[in-house]
Amino acid sequence: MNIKDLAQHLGISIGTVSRALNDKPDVNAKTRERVLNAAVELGYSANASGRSLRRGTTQTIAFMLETGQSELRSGDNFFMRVIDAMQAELDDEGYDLIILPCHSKNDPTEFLKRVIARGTADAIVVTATMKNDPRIEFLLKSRLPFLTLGRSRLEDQHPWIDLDFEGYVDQTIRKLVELGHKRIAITVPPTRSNIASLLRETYERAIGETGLDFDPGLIFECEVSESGGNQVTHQILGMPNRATALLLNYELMAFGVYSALQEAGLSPGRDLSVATLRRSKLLRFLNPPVTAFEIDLNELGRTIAREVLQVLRDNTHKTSIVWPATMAVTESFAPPAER
Amino acid sequence: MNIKDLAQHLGISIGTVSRALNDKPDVNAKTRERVLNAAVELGYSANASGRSLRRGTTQTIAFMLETGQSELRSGDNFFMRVIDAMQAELDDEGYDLIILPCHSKNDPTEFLKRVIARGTADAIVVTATMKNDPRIEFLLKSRLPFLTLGRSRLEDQHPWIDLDFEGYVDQTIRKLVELGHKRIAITVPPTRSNIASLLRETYERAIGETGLDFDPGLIFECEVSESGGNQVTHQILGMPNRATALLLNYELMAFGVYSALQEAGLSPGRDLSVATLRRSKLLRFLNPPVTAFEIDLNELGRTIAREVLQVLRDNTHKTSIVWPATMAVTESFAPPAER
DNA sequence: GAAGTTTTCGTAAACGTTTTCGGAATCGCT
DNA sequence: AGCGATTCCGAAAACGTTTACGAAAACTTC
Repeated sequence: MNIKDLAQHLGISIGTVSRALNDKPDVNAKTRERVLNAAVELGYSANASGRSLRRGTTQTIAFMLETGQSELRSGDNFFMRVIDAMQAELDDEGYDLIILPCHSKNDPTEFLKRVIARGTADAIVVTATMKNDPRIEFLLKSRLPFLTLGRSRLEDQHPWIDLDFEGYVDQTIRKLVELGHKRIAITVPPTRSNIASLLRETYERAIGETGLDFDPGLIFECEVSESGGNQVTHQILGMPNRATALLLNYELMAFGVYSALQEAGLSPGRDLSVATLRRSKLLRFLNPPVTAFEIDLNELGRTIAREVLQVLRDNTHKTSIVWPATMAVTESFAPPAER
Repeated sequence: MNIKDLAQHLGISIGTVSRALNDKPDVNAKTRERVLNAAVELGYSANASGRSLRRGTTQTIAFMLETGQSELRSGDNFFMRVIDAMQAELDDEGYDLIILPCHSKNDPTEFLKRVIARGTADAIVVTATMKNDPRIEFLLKSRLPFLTLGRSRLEDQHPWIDLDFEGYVDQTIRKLVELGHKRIAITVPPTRSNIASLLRETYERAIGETGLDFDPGLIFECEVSESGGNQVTHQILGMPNRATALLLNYELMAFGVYSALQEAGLSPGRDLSVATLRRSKLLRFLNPPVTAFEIDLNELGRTIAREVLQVLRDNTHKTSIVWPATMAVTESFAPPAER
């Protein structure tokens, strides 16, 4: 089913058919209707390759997903929800969204280079940004419009949206200090991710602002997983002057923390105050519920979509959005225990 | 960076460049090397539209994901893991994998029709099949190679891979009967999904084979979610002659079941034996651990990839694979309590 | 009814590839 | 040196679209 077939079937030229389908002005209303009807009847839809070859545009936005790492964030389907909303928004604007999964064994930068060179998409969204991210450097050199979900060393040179990690750290620490905590621990990912350095810096600053002593021994590099949370908790429990509160950066870590506390006959809140990003359904199974920050993933996805289209239309468009997260304090926060 | 630019830069014709890059025989070894080097140096990669327009093939496999429904199966990232493995395998064969998320608000069949007509991919994998699935009927009419992850009414007419729901139901029921259970309940999704009818039929058959009475009142249509599990448990606890065992069809439902039991002062295993598909990391947080079936998602993904390529090469290739799941019995299985 | 204006449509080029075909250059052999 | 076989490469067509251009047809206006 070509445009040629369609034209032949209608007894008109392919040029007219194309114009009719693309809402060009110079085509008779009658013929336009005939064409449109025939198209749906015969199930014609313009071949993507032909169209984008001629147009120089694919009407497609790519979302690069590193499937190895993505497990980290996906306890309650962080990405799925964002993607779902993105697709809805892009669809309204006549764009398609395609997800490009990059397996852990592949070099993400090479993967990206190929995508760019082949012109698979008109714009691209990359995630899991690192402080020094070769993908971003390459994207900046290429002329392809892009948006990152996460900041980087070059954040002032490219459009980005990122979660409000500062707000998370600031608010929790302030709240914990109010409750009387003096030794507050935090976990950071061991990777070179931008999140890691952001958390470190914000933590040190926030601790300083509240007048507490900054103790680097309270920063725990650990695996971003449930077992990582478990290990950190064991470390904390073994400390001589142990921390009375703990900030996590991934929801499922809380499960590990809780189980470690239970094993030791301790309980969250009373013996260790716990907070985490991101509030999700799964956290309901923790008792007591953990203090967590809610993120509107649906609106985040739609915003990403809108912003990437902005960048597409004006490649100089710089967007820097810190996506809000709202705190919900629960019984996992309590004054520190007397020792 | 065209092939024309590249050819000009090398001082040779574009035909030769193309042949060199595509490993055609009639090109001098020296020039081939020059071309290859220049290509990586200048970062050239053939434009996807141009290539597929000429070749009539996109070197791309599409995976259609209904993001509304996908929440169901994604407690521990069912799809993410499968996709990850698929991508790895397809990459080895020189194919790209793209995920096409179809938002709940879109009509999946229309979505699919457009994908097919536009020729976005050489083959497609569809999931969440229904007993009567208009997508499958359409795919059969179109000539596009496809594979379904899930069976359907037309399962003998199309290649498919599906989980071993029969094995799950058979084995658990047999085991429960061994333990002395006489009233075994099962949950089925309320949708028109193929899984629902498959579970019903297998359940009735398996109950009959073990010599128990078949009681349709023990089949519970319920939401495939944690709260669905919760509700079903409440229903069961309210029954006059209540069930002593319960088969779930989605891992997270177990959380709802456990919490409902706890509220009632009952405990899994002793008061209600519980089994579920699919064993995942999250289930570790249940105490006692729930009897669950392990599925090798990595190998499943690779198999899907291999099979879809088979279908691609020979569109008459019929594959019908029941993907195994292996039972791991835990303390959530116990003889029925005396009443 | 002629001239001018507007509407409508067909023709053909272009997008970036791959691939067929034929021709030139090189080689091997006597 | 001459001839046939082989190796290598350039020219050009084709894939399915969109769109600039110009021509035909229809409509105005006097």
